[in-house]
Amino acid sequence: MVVSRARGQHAGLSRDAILEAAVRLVDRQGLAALSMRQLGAELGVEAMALYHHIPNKSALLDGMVERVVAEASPPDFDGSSWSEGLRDYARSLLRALEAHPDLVPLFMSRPAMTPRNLRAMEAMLGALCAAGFEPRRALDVVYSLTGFVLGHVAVQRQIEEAGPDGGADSAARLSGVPADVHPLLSRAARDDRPSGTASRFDFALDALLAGFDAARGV
Amino acid sequence: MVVSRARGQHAGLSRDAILEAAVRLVDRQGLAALSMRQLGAELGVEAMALYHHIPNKSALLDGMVERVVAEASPPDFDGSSWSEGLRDYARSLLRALEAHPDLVPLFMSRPAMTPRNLRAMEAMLGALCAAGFEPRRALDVVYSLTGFVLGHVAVQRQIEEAGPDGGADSAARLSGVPADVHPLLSRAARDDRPSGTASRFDFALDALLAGFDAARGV
DNA sequence: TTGACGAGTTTTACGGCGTAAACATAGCAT
DNA sequence: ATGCTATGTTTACGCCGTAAAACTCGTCAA
Repeated sequence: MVVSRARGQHAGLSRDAILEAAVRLVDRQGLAALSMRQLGAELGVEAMALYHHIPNKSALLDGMVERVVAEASPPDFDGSSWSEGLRDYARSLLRALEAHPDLVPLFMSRPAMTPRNLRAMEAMLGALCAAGFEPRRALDVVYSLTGFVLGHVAVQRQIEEAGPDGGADSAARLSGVPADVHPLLSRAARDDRPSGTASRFDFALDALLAGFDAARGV
Repeated sequence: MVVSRARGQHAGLSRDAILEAAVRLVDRQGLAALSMRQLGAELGVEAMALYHHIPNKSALLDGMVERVVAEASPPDFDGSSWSEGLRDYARSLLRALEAHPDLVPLFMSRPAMTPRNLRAMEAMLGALCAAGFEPRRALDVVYSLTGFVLGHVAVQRQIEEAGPDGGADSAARLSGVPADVHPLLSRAARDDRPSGTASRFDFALDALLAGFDAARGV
């Protein structure tokens, strides 16, 4: 028994409310804390009640991915070049992923091919083809850009794992590498401190887009 | 009782043999099939026997990641430019990851900061600094390159999910998008067929490296 | 008014999971 | 011979996803 509600009383569940609660739960407690029972508790309901709105846990995870991806604003090429449009979209996707870091592992195995996303891809392909890319190359650009953003957040998550303070034995924290055996690594890690992730992302994103520009068939 | 071995008989387990069996099991049956009990069965042993060689399942997964990453050959800059060395390393890492596609999700959350890997990073930083990058920028390049490879395999895995044949309802397969609503997408997906992943990877990798080259402080 | 029905919820149950704790045996050091 | 340690098995616990069934409503036809 969860609260005072009797056996058949409606609890106002819906697919959307469930997905929202699930994302909230993971943001707060991490991916490992997401179980049907915990999620039910978050909503004041028994676990099995969720199955009337969502077929199984895998579909739940898919829905969460879709929900977070939808937070990114679609690319907009009005009054901007293809590269500016792509850059804005990449930044927007990055922000959406960074807002829910514990969900990132899901993105590696769950494509979010929503109608909305297909429209976004179509728009990017349009701008790219208009700029001189062959359709095949344009698709390469779009896929590569997505992968680039995904990879960046994954790596960044690993670097920041266990926070800047906690876990001195954390393998990913470079601060601990001995300067005598890895001088450049330790120096670069020290210099890296102030600017952090945003600067690296923009730097590499600009490089990638510039590279694409150079490869484009005029 | 697993076989005919009596209660205290040694079974020749070792951390390394366990990791190898685990990778083999996942390659054959997928990540979901990896449980301590199944892994024990693969080795002719009860699940709890593994805990004398590995502290817990999380450490097992870490070990598997390290093992697969170690399959990539370290960067070699002898007689080649920094960009050629980085390209070779990226390709080698890509091959290692593609050899164990079901392990890819693990790489998104588990850094593999082995001594071997730190040496590889130090070598890359050396080559980059010698080429005119500031240490901080050099680290950006190394991290971004790693993320790029990771992101590429993740996206590629999603595209190929459920194979080229099975799962016509698979959301990630672009072949099914209606040509009238997404003409460019459907055309690009058709053209994409022959060349596939390798061509896209090399195309985008070259773009990224060219972009880095242009950003380098002479 | 009533009675059947379907949607939404809880209850119960099952097999599998990671792993703590206790126990057993083999081989080695003394 | 004696005990110690390393390595295995057994048992047990609480959690997991979810199938099946029981319950309780609101709705709507007769």
